[in-house]
Amino acid sequence: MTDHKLGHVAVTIKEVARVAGVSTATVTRALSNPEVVRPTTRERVREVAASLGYHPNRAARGLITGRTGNLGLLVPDLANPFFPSIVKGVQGRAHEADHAVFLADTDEDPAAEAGLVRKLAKQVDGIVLCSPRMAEPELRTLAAEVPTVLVYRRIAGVPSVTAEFLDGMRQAISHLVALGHQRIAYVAGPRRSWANRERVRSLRAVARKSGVELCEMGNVAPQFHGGVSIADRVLATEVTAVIAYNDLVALGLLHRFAARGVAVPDDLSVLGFDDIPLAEMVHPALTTVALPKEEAGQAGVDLLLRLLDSHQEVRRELPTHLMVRGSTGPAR
Amino acid sequence: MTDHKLGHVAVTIKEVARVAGVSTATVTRALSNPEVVRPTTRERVREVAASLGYHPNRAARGLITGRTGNLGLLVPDLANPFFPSIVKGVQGRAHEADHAVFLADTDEDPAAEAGLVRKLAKQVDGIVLCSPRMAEPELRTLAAEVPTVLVYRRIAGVPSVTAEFLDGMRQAISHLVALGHQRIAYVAGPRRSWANRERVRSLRAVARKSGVELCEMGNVAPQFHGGVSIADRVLATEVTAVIAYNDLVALGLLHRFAARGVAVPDDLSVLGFDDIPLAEMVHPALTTVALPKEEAGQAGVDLLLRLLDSHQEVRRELPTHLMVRGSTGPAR
DNA sequence: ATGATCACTGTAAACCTTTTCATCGAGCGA
DNA sequence: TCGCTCGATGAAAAGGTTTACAGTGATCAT
Repeated sequence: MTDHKLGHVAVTIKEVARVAGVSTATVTRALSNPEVVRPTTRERVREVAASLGYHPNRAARGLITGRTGNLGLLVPDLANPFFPSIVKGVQGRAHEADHAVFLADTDEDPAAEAGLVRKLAKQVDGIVLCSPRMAEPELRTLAAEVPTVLVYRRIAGVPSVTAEFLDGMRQAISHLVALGHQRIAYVAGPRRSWANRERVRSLRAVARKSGVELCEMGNVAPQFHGGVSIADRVLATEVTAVIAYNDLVALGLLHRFAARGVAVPDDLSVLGFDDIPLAEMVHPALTTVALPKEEAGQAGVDLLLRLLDSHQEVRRELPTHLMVRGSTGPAR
Repeated sequence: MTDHKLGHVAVTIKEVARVAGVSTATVTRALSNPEVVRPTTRERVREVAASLGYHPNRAARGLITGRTGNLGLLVPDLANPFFPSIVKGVQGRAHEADHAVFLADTDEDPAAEAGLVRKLAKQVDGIVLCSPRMAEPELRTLAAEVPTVLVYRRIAGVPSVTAEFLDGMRQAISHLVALGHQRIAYVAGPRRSWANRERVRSLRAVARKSGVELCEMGNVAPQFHGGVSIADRVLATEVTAVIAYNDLVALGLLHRFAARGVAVPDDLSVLGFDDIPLAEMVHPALTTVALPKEEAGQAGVDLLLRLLDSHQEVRRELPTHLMVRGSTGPAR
């Protein structure tokens, strides 16, 4: 931007215009609206610009276009290993589209989210929002103020990226049924979480169809300690398999089961959701329903850019895949 | 920024000036240079600004001041659980200072880093750089072009935040020696990594002093699979304890040891570095040297802001702590 | 030959803020 | 009372880009 230590100043459009022997208007056109300028002129300008190392000043451009070239990305908790992959996806696609990404982390505090979004809003063209918990009306208000794409949340009238939970659940249950499991526990995540509601809904539907007996267990924090805290209650039931709200919870279960001397999968099968990197690092490795993460981030950016320049409101639903690993086995 | 769906336009400084009955110059002064305007005027202006919901347009401000109010943050791999905490620290402190954070992830590709930094540089006032691998001269060049603070890397003449590796290593070795270990393996990380070189250096110094026999083992990728891949070679040596380059590598070791039926810590003690969240999620939980992460991020921002407005080049070295968990025990 | 159309390019205004410089009146010492 | 200084404020320029509008010369149909 400014000269830091050396005395070299940024080259402006005027300089390019002077060297190329044209007006600044032609320079800007040659660079961002190439088809309206004569090929020979266009090339000359572009060469001069390149040789001088010219890059338009984003502040000046933003001042007049009203666009910043920046996107916002809000995630509830970067420490939750589910999110870094989403961030990477957003990053990558945004850079391809020559946009930079502002990242904000709400520390799992839905109350802080709206404020943060509004703060971010002033500096970005649009926002990719991962907000499993924020109340629906508030979300809707927000989406009306700032161009927004939801990731892993669906609301009527707001573009969104989600995954095929129902199909994922179907794969999970089929897998367990094939292994002979008939009584299955589900450890629920946060009550207000959209993802949890979705999972419960698909789980019930699938369970009913396949005739397995479902044992739903109280809501826990979507984290490792959530799983740890409910593990003993799971053991007190008569199930042969347990599906956790997500992988972190599943890992918490695994941890506590190991401490209690319960063999997985011999005594009990454990199945997670998300497929975070840790899932295959533990022993036994965790069988889990993989949700697209990087792809979801990319899709979020795609949808946002589309929303920005053609006001299209689209939704996308990405496929899920069951990853069979060591934590599930034949029913006892 | 612009009106999204409703037709409300952003309120400008002119509007505030008109309503408050002063010139725009006075408005800007009242808000960002309060001591030069008469108290009564100042308050009137501030009230009007607040009631109108005025916020200075950052692009316009940036155009004239040359500052963007943004910071850049570059990390090698967000999927490595060491970094999200750093990001959180940077985030938090930056927001307190009313700066937004551009995040970029280099996907562990040191070659891409310089380019990314330069790209980022145009949109930020300064950069917090986590670059364990980039060559020193290149890093120095970069730091001369853009105000930069290094995190977990130290180079003469560039502000940096690091941790007391030597002391951490001392704690680790004392712990192992107290448990009766005399032959200890070290699984090295990437050869070009500054952190690895630092660890080797301190390890050798401490080992010599305490008379333990050191068995250094080849360089592995600083990831889970790195640990997995070298585990068998560790078993082939006659050590009773192994220190891994970082927690991920340690977890890889643990994983493979479990598969081979080697009991940890009974047959072999394992010690990591970093203290990532996973360290206490596995069974047995990992004993590790905890490095400050969130604090490092905060310190990085502090140093950067100081560098920006008073050209002070400072370095800071944060304390480390040994976290004793289940993976270390008495020597066999 | 004339007017219309077209492709291309230039001029100047506009975006919003900060900052320099000038102005004005009040207070003060002489 | 005069001349100065000082505090408070306003007018206007500056920052770099984009874009609406105007202008140019060439081509084409009449």
